[in-house]
Amino acid sequence: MSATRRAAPTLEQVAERAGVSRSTASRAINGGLRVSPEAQAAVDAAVLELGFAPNRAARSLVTRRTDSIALVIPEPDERVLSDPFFAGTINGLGSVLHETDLQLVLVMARPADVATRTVRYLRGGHVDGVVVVSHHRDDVLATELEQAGVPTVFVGRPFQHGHVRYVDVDNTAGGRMAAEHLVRAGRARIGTVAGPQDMSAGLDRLAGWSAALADAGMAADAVAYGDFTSAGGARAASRLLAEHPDLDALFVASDLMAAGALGVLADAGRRVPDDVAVVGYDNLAVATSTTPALTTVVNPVVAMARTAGGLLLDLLAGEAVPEAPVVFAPELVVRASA
Amino acid sequence: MSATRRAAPTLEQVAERAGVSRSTASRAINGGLRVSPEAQAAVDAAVLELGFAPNRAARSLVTRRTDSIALVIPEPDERVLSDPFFAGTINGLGSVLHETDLQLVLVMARPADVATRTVRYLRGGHVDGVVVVSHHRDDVLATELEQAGVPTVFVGRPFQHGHVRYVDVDNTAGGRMAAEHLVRAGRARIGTVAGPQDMSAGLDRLAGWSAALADAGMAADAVAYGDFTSAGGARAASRLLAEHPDLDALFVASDLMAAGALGVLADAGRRVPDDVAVVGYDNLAVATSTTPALTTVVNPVVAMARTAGGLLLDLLAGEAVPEAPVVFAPELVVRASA
DNA sequence: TTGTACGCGTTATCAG
DNA sequence: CTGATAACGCGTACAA
Repeated sequence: MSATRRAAPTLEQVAERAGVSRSTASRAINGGLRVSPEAQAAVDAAVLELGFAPNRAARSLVTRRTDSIALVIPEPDERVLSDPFFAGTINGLGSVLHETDLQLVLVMARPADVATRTVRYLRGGHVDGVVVVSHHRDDVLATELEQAGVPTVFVGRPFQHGHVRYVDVDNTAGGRMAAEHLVRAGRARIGTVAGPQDMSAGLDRLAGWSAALADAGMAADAVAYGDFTSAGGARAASRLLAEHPDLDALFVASDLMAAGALGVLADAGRRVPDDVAVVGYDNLAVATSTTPALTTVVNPVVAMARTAGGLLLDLLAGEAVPEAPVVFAPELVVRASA
Repeated sequence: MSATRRAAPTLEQVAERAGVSRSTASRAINGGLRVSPEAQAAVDAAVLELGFAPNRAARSLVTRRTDSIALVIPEPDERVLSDPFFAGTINGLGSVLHETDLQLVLVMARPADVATRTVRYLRGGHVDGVVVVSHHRDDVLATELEQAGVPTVFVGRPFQHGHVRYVDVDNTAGGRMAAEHLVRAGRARIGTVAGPQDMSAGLDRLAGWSAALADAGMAADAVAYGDFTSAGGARAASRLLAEHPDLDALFVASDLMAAGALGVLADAGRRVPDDVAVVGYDNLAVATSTTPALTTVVNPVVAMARTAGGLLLDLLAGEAVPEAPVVFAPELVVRASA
């Protein structure tokens, strides 16, 4: 049967046991300022004996703080499952939170639920602040959270304008770097597997690629779209190869999609990089375990998440945080694939 | 500056706006039973206009439920970052929770913090239930949580005895399967990179390997220990090869460690599987992206997490949940490496 | 330094 | 079906 939850000890019981009043017990427990050594000792002992832990709900009610922050990932389960990008995000945020007493609440929301359930949750005062990652064009989070006055920091530039704080990497520059690397390598016909166009990362990487090709006087018409998953990348790559058999280079907007594309190329008998050079994006662990290892653009996921967490902490502490976005510079890592 | 959080609307305000009492408003919002259609409509309208969301802290205080459950991962950040095992766990649990109104609170704790900070948090009534994964021998969670009466389900057999509910896979059988596969393949000298011996998975896989070799009349003395990370696997593998140059097969207790081992073998000029056959463990995505792809034992991470979540929900619902552990059967997937 | 008294926002009880 | 009213556990002015 359901565990018989022995009622948790209350502050009242601690006070009684220590022979002091509730308020004294409370003061002794929080900070211990303005309380006599004897009282302090008595309370400490009582806390230990009873295994007392303050009830966070009751405390929240009066302090109006929850001591927890939410990481919102508006993606279906499958993606959160398979994409190491999110592991990096969770970790970066976690490393910042470790220094504090804040707890991390993970909110994975189906895109369809974001507008209703997730917003309701976040506006309910359940968390002191929010970090949003993997934001889509139609998500209402930016406007809703700003309107509700919930301190929020985005990882990745959101579409909505207004007073939105965010941390990002220059994806346009990243796309450009990838394309320029392929141009420099003497590739003649460069295609791309782009990311979702309802996400700024997808849009920007494509734009960068496109601009670089234009600068080089090359056609930027070989484009297929994936969804940042390995399977999606494979599908997009085969469409692309079917439509443009003359391709000798591919910029794929994420390592995971690139891994899928490599499989398709191998099945098609195209050697990488001899026949087709491939550049990925992200530089997550997967980039080194593919065959051949991926030349890729570094996406500083952990650093971005850590920075976002830091900004949020500043915000919560009431410090002045400039509204200007923090934008990291991308970097190219050359491995065997291009 | 810090966002000016406009005070969240309260039930009181909703009631006033709807022209009813707090109680009626409350009933209309929860379930809507025994409330007239007019009142219901008025309240609904007021809720919408004011953007009301019930204050969870206040609600928790009286209902004694928090509508959230914790996933505890007692590992340093680096591991949570790099090990897809946890992504699978989070996802499996998330998929179960999606059906409910429960939120997932992710508690990543340094092993050193578990006994103090984490226990304090979990005992504070902040969550209705707990799922613990990656439990170590010295962790006090099992006893502490049972003592506090917090409904808990472990993924992976904990060391503490008592009324501990857990979901696991038969790691001993898995280790045995891996070894037997190598024996059947005619390998003469089989070593192992074992996992941490303060975790039941590490212990059991080693025991299974050991037993199979004993059955085959072979020596089970070529053992090195890793920490379930890729780097740790590489280190252990090179130690092993140095001490036992005659090895022609390796059972590595996790795919991540196996990936590290493959690198070492390649650097040493040993061909896989021709010179040395390698069997991994987990069958996570990494197993298919190594060169060669890994023969491995399936660790049904997502299914285990999902099952654990289901058990916890039953527990929370007050249903009778047998104390017998749920144990999955392992399965061997043969790929190129052995 | 200590204790008394009040309020945080919600749900549950019970009389109408 | 509705509306007072009493908790829930804690923090904190305020008074002593």
